[in-house]
Amino acid sequence: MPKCGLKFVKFATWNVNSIRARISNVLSWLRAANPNVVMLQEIKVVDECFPRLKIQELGYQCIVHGQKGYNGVAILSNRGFGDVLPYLPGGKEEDARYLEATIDDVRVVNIYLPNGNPANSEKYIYKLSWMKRLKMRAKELLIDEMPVILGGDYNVIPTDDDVYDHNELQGNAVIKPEIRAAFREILWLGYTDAFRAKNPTKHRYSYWDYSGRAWQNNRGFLIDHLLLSPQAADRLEDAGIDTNPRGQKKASDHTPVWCTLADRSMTKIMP
DNA sequence: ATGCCTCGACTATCGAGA
Repeated sequence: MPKCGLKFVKFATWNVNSIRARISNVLSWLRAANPNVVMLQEIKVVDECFPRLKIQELGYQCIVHGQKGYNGVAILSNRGFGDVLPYLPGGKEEDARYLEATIDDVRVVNIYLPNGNPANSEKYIYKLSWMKRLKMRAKELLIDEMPVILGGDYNVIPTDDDVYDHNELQGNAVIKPEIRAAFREILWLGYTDAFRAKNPTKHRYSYWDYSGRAWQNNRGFLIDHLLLSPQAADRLEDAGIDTNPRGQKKASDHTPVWCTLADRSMTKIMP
């Protein structure tokens, strides 16, 4: 691995909506975008059936926390892994929605936050309690002042500027004030939304429904986020949304959100 | 109003997604 001479490390999050249905899309995007670390959600497959070999051929190692049929998360890295934690602490694990590992000196947290619809159901209660647990973990991760990147499909539209028409989604669990407040509670711990820090333009989306020609009409939401701890935010170089995969054949309904952080070697330079 | 598509589990429909 060429660790010397690499100025920036590129991180991305992508809900692929089945890794088996999406493998060719994922491989071509890895070749085109050349990320170093990728957080995948909704792989919808057990660990044993994750297509590791095809991904390894492109130089990535994989860690997988899968589940049959639904959910499931994985992290790809061309810089190795350490200290893998496959469960969100602080409660009973009901689905495969969480995977944490150290890559270089960065703690990478991959989440697939419960959708929570319909609101005022058990699923909604589950979403709220999951967010409370995530906040506790996010706070805990700040203690040792290591760079942390908390990425994934949050199923939260942070503001009315992050959706094509907030009125159409009134009452939806991705937009409810209580859910937005729970998301902000994590931000207020000291996390920075990487995309928002670098892109003031409103109405930029990471998800477009399959139905109703939502992609063609740009009726989308921004629900995939990369949150950076202060030590990670110090190293933020750029961030964006790569909309190309959403326009491909057999696309996922989500598209990758990415950011680049200064490599560890750059921060070692003393004045 | 939720399902205008898509997926996986199954083999004919159906739950889930957001």
